[in-house]
Amino acid sequence: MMGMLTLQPMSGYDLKKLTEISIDNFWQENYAQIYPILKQLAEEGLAVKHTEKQEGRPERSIYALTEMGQQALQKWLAEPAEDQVERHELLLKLFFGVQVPLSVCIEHVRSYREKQVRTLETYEQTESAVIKRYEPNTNVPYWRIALNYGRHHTRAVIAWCDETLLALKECEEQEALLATKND
Amino acid sequence: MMGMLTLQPMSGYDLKKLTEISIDNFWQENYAQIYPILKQLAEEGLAVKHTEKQEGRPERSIYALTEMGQQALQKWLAEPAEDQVERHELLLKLFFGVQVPLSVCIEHVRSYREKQVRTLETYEQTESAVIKRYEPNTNVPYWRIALNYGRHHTRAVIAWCDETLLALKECEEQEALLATKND
DNA sequence: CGTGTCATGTAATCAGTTACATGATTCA
DNA sequence: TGAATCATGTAACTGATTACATGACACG
Repeated sequence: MMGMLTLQPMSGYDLKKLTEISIDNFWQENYAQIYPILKQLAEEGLAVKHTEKQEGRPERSIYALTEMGQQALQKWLAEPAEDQVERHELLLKLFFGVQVPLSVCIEHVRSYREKQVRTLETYEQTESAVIKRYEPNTNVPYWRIALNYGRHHTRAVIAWCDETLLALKECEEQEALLATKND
Repeated sequence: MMGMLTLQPMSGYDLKKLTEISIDNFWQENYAQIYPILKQLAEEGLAVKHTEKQEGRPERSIYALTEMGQQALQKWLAEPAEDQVERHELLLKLFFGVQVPLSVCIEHVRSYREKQVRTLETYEQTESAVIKRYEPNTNVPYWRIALNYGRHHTRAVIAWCDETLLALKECEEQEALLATKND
């Protein structure tokens, strides 16, 4: 949230919208987290709040990062990133794939592949719609770095899907062969 | 846990050890989760517990999957995998990289790259130590699929690190150039 | 006239981690 | 003698999600 507030002072609502079109692929927050965070930032003197009145609309509570807030952010940015606990439900299901028919595993991988293709498309959209629009903004090279991570990752996953589908289909054919022999 | 119990009846302690050498890269559980889960599985009739007495050692509580348990597992395996919330702290820090010196970002990526290289090495170890030892086990093709995901992913991430380091170092040189001009 | 957007917040719940408790055995 | 392994469990806490509450305006 502090990072986002460096771009410009914003409301909780704005923060949510902005995260959804920028860092959504690797970081998500929801209102039930954002609003208490903003409250806390203000209490700790890391951000200041001021309210904007609007006609026929609820008030907007705009938060701006303070000098102290920016320092706290920079301190956090310099600390090594903690590695998140990785959990991949698809891989877990495939790991125990022998328990279910081959067609089930194939379908899992196929739909996962489709999702990846859609994700790749959103990256291209982000590239053209968001990043290029802000150019020349000093943030852009860093945004592109994060985006390129997604591209590399997603392309690799699609390659793995193709490889896996081939392997599973080969197993399927061998099963069919055995079945005809047993007839 | 049910998946693991299809391999053989096991204690909570065994389950922890086994997950650590097999699915650790994409799924982690700790004792505070495992023991209550086993208790619950037994209550729901999905697993049965029997205790083994040992000399000079605590008793072992061995859980075995029941017929009902296997059916519940197969049902779960056939359901489409939910996509996990993705969170990548490193990417978040790089996204706001403009706030800190270039050297900080470079160091983040460099140490991340090293970690990936170590991970790749553990994959090769898993391949030779675990998977090949169990061959010909009907599970092995599925275990290899999960392992290959890791390989594809990690190789892609290393490629991204290299690309990113090049880009960041270029920025660094341009900064140095500007600094000498301003002298 | 119903759906979506704008806008802020809290309460309840669920999931996951850390810390605590216990104690014998083995290995360096 | 101290650290690691074997072995099972609970309590407390932190973090995150879902559900709830409210209400006007714009668009088709």
